[in-house]
Parts: sequence; structure tokens; C-alpha cells
Amino acid sequence: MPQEVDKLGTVRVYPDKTPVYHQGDTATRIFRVNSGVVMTFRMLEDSQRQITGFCTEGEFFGLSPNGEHMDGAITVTSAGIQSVSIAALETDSDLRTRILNHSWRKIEDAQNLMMTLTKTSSEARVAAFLVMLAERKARRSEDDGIEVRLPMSRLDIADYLGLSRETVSRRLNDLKSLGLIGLPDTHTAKINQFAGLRRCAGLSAAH
Amino acid sequence: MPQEVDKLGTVRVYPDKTPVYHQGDTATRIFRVNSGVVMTFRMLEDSQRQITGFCTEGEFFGLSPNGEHMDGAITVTSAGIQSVSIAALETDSDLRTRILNHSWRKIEDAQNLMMTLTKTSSEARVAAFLVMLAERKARRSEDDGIEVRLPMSRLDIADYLGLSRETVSRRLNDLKSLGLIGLPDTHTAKINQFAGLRRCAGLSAAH
DNA sequence: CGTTCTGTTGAGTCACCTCAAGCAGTGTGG
DNA sequence: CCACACTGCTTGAGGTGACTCAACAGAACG
Repeated sequence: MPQEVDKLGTVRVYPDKTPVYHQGDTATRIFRVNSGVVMTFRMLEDSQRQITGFCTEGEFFGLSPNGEHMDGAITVTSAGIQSVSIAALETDSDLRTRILNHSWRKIEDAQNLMMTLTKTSSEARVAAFLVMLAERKARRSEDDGIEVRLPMSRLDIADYLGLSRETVSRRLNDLKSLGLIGLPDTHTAKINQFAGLRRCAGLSAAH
Repeated sequence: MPQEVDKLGTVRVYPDKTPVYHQGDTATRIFRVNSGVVMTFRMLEDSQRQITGFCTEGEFFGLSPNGEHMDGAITVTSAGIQSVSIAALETDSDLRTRILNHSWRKIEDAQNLMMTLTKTSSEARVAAFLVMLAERKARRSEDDGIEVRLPMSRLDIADYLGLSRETVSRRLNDLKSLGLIGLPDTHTAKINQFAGLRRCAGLSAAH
């Protein structure tokens, strides 16, 4: 897809933990992750944080209605990021259609997360998080035994799932005790029983 | 705005509590509220429900990425609704831009709701809900004493805010006891102290 | 004037949070 | 090479805010 690369501009590489833009910045460009992981988040006055998404390869972020970024974005790992000016959207009808479709997917993601945040136990949330990461990694996700990287901190996961850092830690170890996952090190999860994990997340068995 | 009406098709009137479309339906059209209130919601297997939004005049709903509705939509009050086929979007670049912008606003709304759902107490959530409705009604919203209609049931509010019906009822009465609001009847809230209500919702004083 | 549906109120429980201590991995300077 | 500090993760103990269950009140409806 070299054509797409052209449209979206050259890839710029960011080190890990590097801000891409800040909440409140004027929004002139929209971004796309080419490699690595980027997270978007919103802050409240009292330094409360909600992580609104972890973006991996192919995902757009920085979509803002008012010309002002409503969230901040920071790299979790080192990441390659492309961007295109919002002005360019005006002229490129094709790209605009693509962004529109992607925006709708983002609405769906946000609504999924809302369900997770309100309707499920802490265990189900953590399980759902792992399932999400696993399904991103592999379409053929029914395979047990695949390993998922967790490049973000426990606090990042907590702020995504609406839990405390301690609860995330506890539930991960619970899932390990149940035999559903393994934790070879703190930033890797091995999915032992994918179906069981999905069930635990409150999801139906099939993909 | 008669031109807009033309683009979006004629207004069709739905009685209250009438489904507009169901979760899982194939998505061929997108909708716009012309009058009244429509709510969108998602269901989980065990009849858990998350209301994803209350749409009032001017708002679009039914935006779906895959040609399948990821949420359901039902009128809360009697409502006038326009719609346009997704196919028509392909040809109408102008409308598409408008929808794109509206979609980004929806993402913002969803993220706002996520903050509310995870980071605030039940009291703050109910206060935030009332503030939201009040600000929709009146741009000049600093006026104390305005009355807000609550056409939806307590359970609807609960399923929007991620609370139980009982908690919504309790917190509304708490806000009444604090003198911030009045409840002349169950489906009307009178905002006595707008600034105080905003503070209670965890929002800064200014609009 | 029952019947039903929605909203309110009370009592008790529990899941998750908070606070606090301990631990492992990593880096730093003597 | 080894104390030392520092950061991120884990584990334990205790508190609490919202849920659940249950009874009641009031409105809507036939």
C-alpha cells in the first residue's frame, strides 16, 4: 500500500512514552499508527485519567470535531506514526470516506468499552482486555498458547478499565490461578485457554 | 433549512417507545432527530443494557461501520425522524463532511460518558446528567430556575449512567435536599443552582 | 376500583477501593 | 562489585459506596 503512505505523509518515528499531542492543543492533523502502540487519554482536573484507547498498526487517532484535541496521545512503545493535515481531507474525498468509516468503528469501540466499564466485574474486564489484545494479534485466535505483549503499565490498564492498579494485579493473578493464562513475566501474558478466557469476559464462545 | 430537509428525506413521525431499528439489523440508512427524543442502546446476552445516548433535535444516529447496527434505537417521546440511505452518502460529498464532523462529536460524547462512568460518584453522575440536559435546552444556561424535562424512566437514566434505578432515585432526592434542584413531578427537574450543580458534577464553574 | 407499572425508601451485603507494607528489577555512584 | 535509591508490581487488611432484595406508595390504565 505505497499509495496510502503517500497520502498520509512520511512515517515519523517516536520513542516510547513520547507525547504526540496534548489535550487542548489545536488540532491541525490526524494521525495513523504505522507500528508500535499509542494510547489516547483524557484528564480530569484532579489528575484522574481515563485511557480511551490503545491504538496499534493501522489505527487512526486524533480525530477532533472542534479544531481542538479533546484527548491527549502518547506512545506506549516506540512507534512509527503518519499524519495528514485536516485541510487535506477537504480535497481528498477518498481518504475522507475511509476516515469516516474508521470513525464509526471508533464509536463502536467506545461503546464496547462503555459496556465493559459498567456492566462487568473486574475479572471480566481484565479478561476482556486480554481477549482484545489477543484478537488484535492473531485473526486465527482460537489457538491456545499464544503470547500477548502488555507493553503498558498496570496503572495504564487500570485507567483503561476503570479499576485500581491493585485490582488489575489481583485479577491477572486470579486468571493465572484459574489456569486460563500464564504470566511468564510482568509484560507478557500467555493465553492457555482462549475459550475459557472469552467466557470469563462475558463473551460468547465463537469469534 | 429546507434544503437540508430535502437531502435527508421527509420527516416521519414515530409514537413514543417505538423502535426505529434493532440491534443487529442490516444498516441501510442513517437517521436524524427532527423533534422529540430518541435513545440508542446496546444489550448484552443476560439482558444487561447500556444506553449509549439520548438524541435530541439535530442529532444523527444509526452510524454503523459494518452494514450492521451495533446498537438499537427507540423513541423515548413521540419523535420526528428523517433518514437518508448510506448509498446516498457516496454521492453527496457535502453531507458526508457534515456526518464526519458529527461522528467526531459522537466520539467525544462517548469519551465524556466514559469519564463519567468510571471516574465519578453516583451523585456526580446524576448531577452531570442534569447539567447535560439543561445545557442542551438553553445555551444561556447560567440561568437558575429553568425546568428540564426527564421524559425517560429512572431505569433508563440508570442504564445510561451505569447505576441502579434505586441509586438514581436516591441521588435525585439528595440533590433536592441540598437545594440544588427541585422535583415538581417525577419527570421534571427544576435547576435551582446551576453553578452548584456543575460543581457537584465535577465540572468547572464556567460554561 | 382493582391491576399494573414506576418510583421511593429501608436494611444488609459485597466488590472494589484505599492505605500500607513488602518485593523484585533497574540504575547509579562510591 | 556492592550499598543505595527508585520505580513498578504484588499482597494484605480494612473501609465504603453502590448494589440487591424487599416492601411500600403513587400514578396510569382499563
